[in-house]
Amino acid sequence: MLVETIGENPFVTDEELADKFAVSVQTIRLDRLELSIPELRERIKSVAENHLSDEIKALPIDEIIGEIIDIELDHNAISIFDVKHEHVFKRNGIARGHHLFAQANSLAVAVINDELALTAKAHIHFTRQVREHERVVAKARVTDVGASGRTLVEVKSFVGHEMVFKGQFEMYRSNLDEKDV
Amino acid sequence: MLVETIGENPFVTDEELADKFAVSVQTIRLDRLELSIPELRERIKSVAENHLSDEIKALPIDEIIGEIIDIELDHNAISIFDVKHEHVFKRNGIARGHHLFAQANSLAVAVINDELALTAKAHIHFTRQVREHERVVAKARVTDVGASGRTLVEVKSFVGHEMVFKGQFEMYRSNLDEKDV
DNA sequence: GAACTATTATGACTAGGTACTAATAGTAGT
DNA sequence: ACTACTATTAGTACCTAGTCATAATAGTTC
Repeated sequence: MLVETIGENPFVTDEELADKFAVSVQTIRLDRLELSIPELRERIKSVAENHLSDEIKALPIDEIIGEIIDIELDHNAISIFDVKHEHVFKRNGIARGHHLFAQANSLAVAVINDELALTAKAHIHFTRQVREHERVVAKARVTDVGASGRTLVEVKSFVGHEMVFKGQFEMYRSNLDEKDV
Repeated sequence: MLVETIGENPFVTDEELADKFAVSVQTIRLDRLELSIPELRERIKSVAENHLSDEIKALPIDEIIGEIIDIELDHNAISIFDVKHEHVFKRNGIARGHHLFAQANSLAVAVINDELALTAKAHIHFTRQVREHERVVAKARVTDVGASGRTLVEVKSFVGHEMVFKGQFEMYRSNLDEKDV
């Protein structure tokens, strides 16, 4: 009951809990100790800390969105991305497009064997909605390593066997033509 | 300096501030009083409270990357996005494409006068690199409200007078054809 | 030299605790 | 009935990060 009550409202003090359960404050404290529930201030602090990291969650700091599980430079790469609560529209639980794009785009950047690859153009297509808790597997394939400093990458993303996203990425690569980067 | 420092890190104590500015703790307290800056615990609490009310203020405005400064539903919209350290490649300070895409994409979603708009397809073009500390102004224009449940939105993003991004977005809208959403 | 401000110090008090010790009540095992 | 054990309660000392009020000191301005 303590875990549940504090879970619902982390801002409740021991005194209020003692009142609610008609026991002494000391009992609440001993029970919190036993259940490893931190004190009010620590609870509030950790809520606040999670909040501050939200802005980072909006689009992560990592260079790559999703986790790369296989890569062969200049040929192909695969990454997985688990759609969580913070990635979806709150009203309907559908993943926001830019997260799928971010996964595909960062995979396209990663697959290119270059210190510095940048996206020049992209044609993308969201073929099916993705929902919270689904796992998106993105597969990137380099289709053309042009001599002009452009490389074409095709990315297809799947949930299970269903394609949810398809994109053609035209990438700059720096070591061939510095000026274009 | 106090306002700025605490703005950057609300978790800092008076003692740490006193250390930082080489003054006494009392001076920090008097200055906080004068500036109406609440004490550490109140600051943390209000951060945590905002966090918890997140789901309540799940209005579309929150789902947008960048800040909307003008909007006329079904016609046009403008948002600004300040490129910060966490948005750029560490090696060269160039903004990662998916942030520009996210700004444009969420603006395209916002400009549509519909409870639920989703991106179906997009053709995008990164026309110039964007660097840290630059301010990107995205301008969305609805070019065609199709009867088929599709709406076309053109987004152009600028840093100063220079276009840095251009995209054509084909959007679904739910209230016309629920099945397609 | 008086007036004023900024800074610092000091003491009393607060909320919401931790950590420890101790007393009491009730239950279970033998 | 006696012992062992647990749950609950109480009380004390202490902690952090403050508030509030008062007072002393130092430096500047009129």
